[in-house]
Amino acid sequence: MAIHKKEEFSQKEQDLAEFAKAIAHPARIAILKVLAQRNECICGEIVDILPLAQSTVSQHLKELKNAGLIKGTIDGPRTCYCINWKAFEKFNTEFNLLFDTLKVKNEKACC
Amino acid sequence: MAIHKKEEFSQKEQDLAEFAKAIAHPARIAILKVLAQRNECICGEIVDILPLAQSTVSQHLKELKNAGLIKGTIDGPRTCYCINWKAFEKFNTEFNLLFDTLKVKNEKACC
DNA sequence: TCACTTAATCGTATATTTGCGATATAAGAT
DNA sequence: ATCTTATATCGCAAATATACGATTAAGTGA
Repeated sequence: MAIHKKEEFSQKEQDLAEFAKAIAHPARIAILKVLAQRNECICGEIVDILPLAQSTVSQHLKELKNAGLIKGTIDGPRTCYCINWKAFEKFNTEFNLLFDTLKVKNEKACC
Repeated sequence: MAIHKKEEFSQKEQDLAEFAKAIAHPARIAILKVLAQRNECICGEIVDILPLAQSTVSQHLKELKNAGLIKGTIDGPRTCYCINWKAFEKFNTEFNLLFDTLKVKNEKACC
């Protein structure tokens, strides 16, 4: 691969791609669903629900946190996670914007 | 890694993750934008626009095609690509559904 | 037929992701 | 102080993704 070419694209394209990557794994989508459903913060419960080892779940949580989609605060011996609604809303909007942009020239398929 | 764990999640989660992966690279987002903008089918023009080698672009096109997001038809010595609006619309809907699902318990952040 | 053009595929190198067990860390309980 | 519980991190292995040059395949035109 030698060189990373990703930097040569626009910042918006990079950001959207980053976000897409964050949710590009069923485990991470499942985690988001659990967090949204329970509303309250959760921690090791996710490990019980998902078919993955504790260390693997921890890693997925870290990636979601790095993407800014979730927040984690330490609560005694455990960590309490929840969705970062502000960032989430932003990405939701950005995504719809991309979809809308793509749909400007509406459906005049050529082939 | 030994075993793939992705199969253990729901089909919907897998499908959404697949779609997210398809657009999880700035080059592929850029390709979709070009295809939408020109409306008409394009082929090697994408290679001229993107900062990538022909073989790399071809590979990205293949991935988008595998994800069902674009269609490619052979037109003489060249290949004509365009967005598969039907599949695209479906994924757009699915995505908004995911967002809505997550937002059911509205923004009652706990931490 | 023989070049030329266009695009797909192959082979290869490297980077990243995914997954797990083992180990560390840190707070609470005894 | 020590044990227990909950998480994070480390180290490793395997799988995927990214990127490119070289080659192949297939259509066009001379």
